[in-house]
Formats: sequence, structure tokens, C-alpha cells
Amino acid sequence: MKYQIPNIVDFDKFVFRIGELSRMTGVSSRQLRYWEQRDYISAITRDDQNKARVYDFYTFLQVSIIKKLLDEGYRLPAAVEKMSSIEKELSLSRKFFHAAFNGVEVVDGQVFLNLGYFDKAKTQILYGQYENGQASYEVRPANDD
DNA sequence: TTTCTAACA
DNA sequence: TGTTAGTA
Repeated sequence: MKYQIPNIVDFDKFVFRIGELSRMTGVSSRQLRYWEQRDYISAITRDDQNKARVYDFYTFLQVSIIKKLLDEGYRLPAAVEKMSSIEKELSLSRKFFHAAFNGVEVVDGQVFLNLGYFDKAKTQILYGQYENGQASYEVRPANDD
């Protein structure tokens, strides 16, 4: 009764040119080129030197984070450094949730996230629920079909 | 139309 | 960083 999130979203296929990335993030194309020159960000490897830059989804995230930090008052070098640590935290979070998430189950009309076994003996399962912006948890026996 | 580099403001 | 020039 559980399912996996369909792996139909391939983020590697989300690619943007400089004008698009600029409009998406509010960072000027001039800034994007400058940041690349300073090695703060990088575009997908270009064959020719004079061809249009192509940015991937992860660069979009990086630029978005840097932009937010700049708006908060960080100066560019500091913003880049902090973005780097935020990026690592995000990566860890993604890996954690990917490993923890075991599908969705509906009980009595309520939707629960199966977050895997709660104990090493595998007799209990941790369920998470999201409601009104709040996360809550329940531990229930594993064989509660 | 968009992007590129280079250069000046 | 913004802008502009002259291209591809």
C-alpha cells in the first residue's frame, strides 16, 4: 500500500540561459558573468568560448541563495561563503528525507508520511503528519494493517 | 532576440 | 555594477 515518489523529475534537465536565470533570480546578467569570473558560480561547460552560457538547476539554487543573502546585507564574498555552507545543509537534508521517506499512507481519511521504523527491532513505525503548517508525529506498531 | 567580450563610466 | 558597442 505504499509507493515511491515517481522519479519523473530530472533536475539535470532544468537548464537556463543567462537571461532566464537573471529574470528568475533578480541578479543581472552582468553580475552573473562577474560572479563566474570570480569563480563564485559556474556555468555548464561550454564547448566554444563564445557560445551562450548554460546554467543548471543547482546553480539556480546557488544564485538564489546568494541573492537573498546580498539583500540581507551580506557582501558578495561573505554571501558566497555562507551559500556554500547552506548548500551543504540542504544536501544533507535532501539525503536525509530521501532516505527517511517511505511513502504516504491514509488512515481514517488522514494522510500520514511513513518515516520508517522507529526502533531497531522494527516493531514500530514513525509517522509524520502535516497540518496547518505544523508537523506532528506518531509511533504505531508496524503490523497495523 | 539574445548573448558574447571588452572597455569605459 | 551598469551600459554600450559590434558580433555571431
